[in-house]
Amino acid sequence: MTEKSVRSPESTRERILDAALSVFSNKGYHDARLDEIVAESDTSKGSIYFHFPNKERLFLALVEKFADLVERRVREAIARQPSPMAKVEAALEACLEAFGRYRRPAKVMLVQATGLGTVFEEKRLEINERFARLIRIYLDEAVAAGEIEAVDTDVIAYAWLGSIYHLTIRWVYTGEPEPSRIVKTLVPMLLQSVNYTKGQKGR
Amino acid sequence: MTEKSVRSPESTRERILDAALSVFSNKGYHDARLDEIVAESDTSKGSIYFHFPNKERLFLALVEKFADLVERRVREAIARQPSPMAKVEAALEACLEAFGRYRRPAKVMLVQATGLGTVFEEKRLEINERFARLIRIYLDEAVAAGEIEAVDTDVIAYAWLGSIYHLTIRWVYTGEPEPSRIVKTLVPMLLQSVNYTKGQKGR
DNA sequence: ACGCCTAAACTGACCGGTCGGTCGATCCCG
DNA sequence: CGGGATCGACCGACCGGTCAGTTTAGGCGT
Repeated sequence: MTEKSVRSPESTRERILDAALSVFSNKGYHDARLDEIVAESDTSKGSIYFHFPNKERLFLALVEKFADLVERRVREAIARQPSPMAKVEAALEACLEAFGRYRRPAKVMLVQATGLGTVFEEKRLEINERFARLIRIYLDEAVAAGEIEAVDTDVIAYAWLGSIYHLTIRWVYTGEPEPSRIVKTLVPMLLQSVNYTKGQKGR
Repeated sequence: MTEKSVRSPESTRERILDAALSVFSNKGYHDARLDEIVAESDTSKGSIYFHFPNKERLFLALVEKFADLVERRVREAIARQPSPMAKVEAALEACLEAFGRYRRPAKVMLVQATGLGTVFEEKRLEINERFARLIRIYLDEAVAAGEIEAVDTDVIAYAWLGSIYHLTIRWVYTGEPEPSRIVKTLVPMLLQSVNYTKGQKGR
């Protein structure tokens, strides 16, 4: 029955991360109990502390893992496009798509990781900076290439991220509006905000 | 010497709220110790529990107080304007202005109130809804009046709030960019995002 | 004017449950 | 049989909340 034998350390680590994701996303960092993660992962306190130095790091591992995933998706999407503004558009879509596909990790990264101590806040700022830079680079290129007018691309990039985050958070909690609807309205709106109307103008 | 006598209950309550704002904004909800609020307010544990039923409610009192303040400012700004889009613009400016003026309350409301339990999350959703509705109403009127094209005003309103929140949060932590710079770039950008260019077009 | 009484306001020592983290025992693969 | 991996009973610091008691303000009868 209990097929507990023969479990690689790798799989144990994964099971812990899975359970942690589940518990953290439901309860939030502080209300998440290690004992609950133990139960859900079918491991033990000791095992968790063998693989992670403490609760904080376990949590950060989750955040980092998801941030890396999203960044990878975005970079791939960008690489596929030829022009700066096409890259920007693809980046926005990829980002929203990733958040939409993974509700729980999104919740952990965007919500649960907020309002905890200094350590967490620094990680958040770092991740935001990573994504913002990703967008800003091509926004700047688009300006240089004359695809859009000159603007404060630093502010724009953060504003865009804020829109994406906020709508995603709302969707995570209320289930509304659906990701597809968000993309449909938000992406054109953001492009419009820098006065960019690709090829065909809106109907 | 110690002019501790003659303190109205009102002033005590205020002192507790002041101290709580200071401690919560620096430490976040969970790392904030009641004992620290006691020390900073020069009162006592019992006094806090005389004025507030528990830590949670004390915190929520702060959040509500600030949300009410911002809402009041926004409503006043709106009342001063004649046309729908002028109201929308004024609302955005008033909102940013209020956040910019009160750094600590902004931090508490936008950051520290996040990722706590269900109770807090509901309060957040409620406040967001209040602000979003405030904007959406006049956005809808603007559409009806033909000032802007038809759009998904629900998504737009939340996206705008997200931009404002996110830039404010960043400013709260890094001191950059300055509120004035945010307003200067963000407001025109948001108006542009619904293809609205008031009277004079940008240079 | 004066002491008496009550209630509101306030104090701070103390309690007790909670939960992240520890550690010695145990398992089992190579 | 060595040591990486796992287990889970146990520890004890920590902190929100309690409560018995003290102080203050003012109403009231005489």
